[in-house]
Amino acid sequence: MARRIPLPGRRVRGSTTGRPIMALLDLLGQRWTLRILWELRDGTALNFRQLQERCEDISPTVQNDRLAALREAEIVEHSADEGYRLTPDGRQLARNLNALNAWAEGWAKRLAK
Amino acid sequence: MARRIPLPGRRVRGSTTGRPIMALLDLLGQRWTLRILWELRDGTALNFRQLQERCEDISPTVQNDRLAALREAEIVEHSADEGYRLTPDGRQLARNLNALNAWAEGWAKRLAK
DNA sequence: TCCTGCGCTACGTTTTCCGTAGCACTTGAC
DNA sequence: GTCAAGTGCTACGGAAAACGTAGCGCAGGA
Repeated sequence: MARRIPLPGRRVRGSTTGRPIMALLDLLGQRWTLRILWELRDGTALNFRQLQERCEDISPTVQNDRLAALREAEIVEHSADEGYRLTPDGRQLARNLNALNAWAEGWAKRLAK
Repeated sequence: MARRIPLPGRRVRGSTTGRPIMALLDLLGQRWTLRILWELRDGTALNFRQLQERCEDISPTVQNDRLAALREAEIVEHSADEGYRLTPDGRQLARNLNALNAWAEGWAKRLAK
């Protein structure tokens, strides 16, 4: 099943201190987590299968694990009628992804040369 | 051995389009990549073993894989006498980690309640 | 009752990651 | 020379994470 969810204050992979940033890096460093945040970044709600489509070939097992972790971390919330969406906290976090996107565009240009 | 390195323009996990952000999310979503960037974020150089210590319990196999990918992506560079450090591009990217750190502090406080 | 769509789970296989040991090389002291 | 210490890095067997496919259980509507 899902592994131990990295949350601040807990012992996480690579750090015994429980420092929040370590928990966050551990959480984001799991495959698909960043991608899920990316797909939800603008605050719109997607149901399980819509999200699955957006992520092209994520397996439902992993998707469910990640969603459980993100809900536990209060980054994503779920409502029966609307689906999954970012919490206000989550939206704040996801703003950083736009910065990453901008960076990635420049990165691609530089590497292409 | 090391898997296919995610770079812009390539087909990466979860995206056939080669969009730069997808390559970046794939790269950063590998375990330890974010942590390595975190440890190098201020621009100082660390040699292989120093970096290994900072990352507490990373295995050298994975560390080497990640460093190879980051060098390929021109995010990290290596000099024989100084060790591993961020490129100017890499430093730009790593700025986002400081934002993440700030977010994580607030996150921890909110979750603690 | 049957169909559709929902969130999600089962389970066998593949990929990734890990832990430990230690190699090959260079530098510097003796 | 040769020894020790430090460098980057690799080998390899085992453990954990991720995958792919199928489909369950439930709810709502026709």
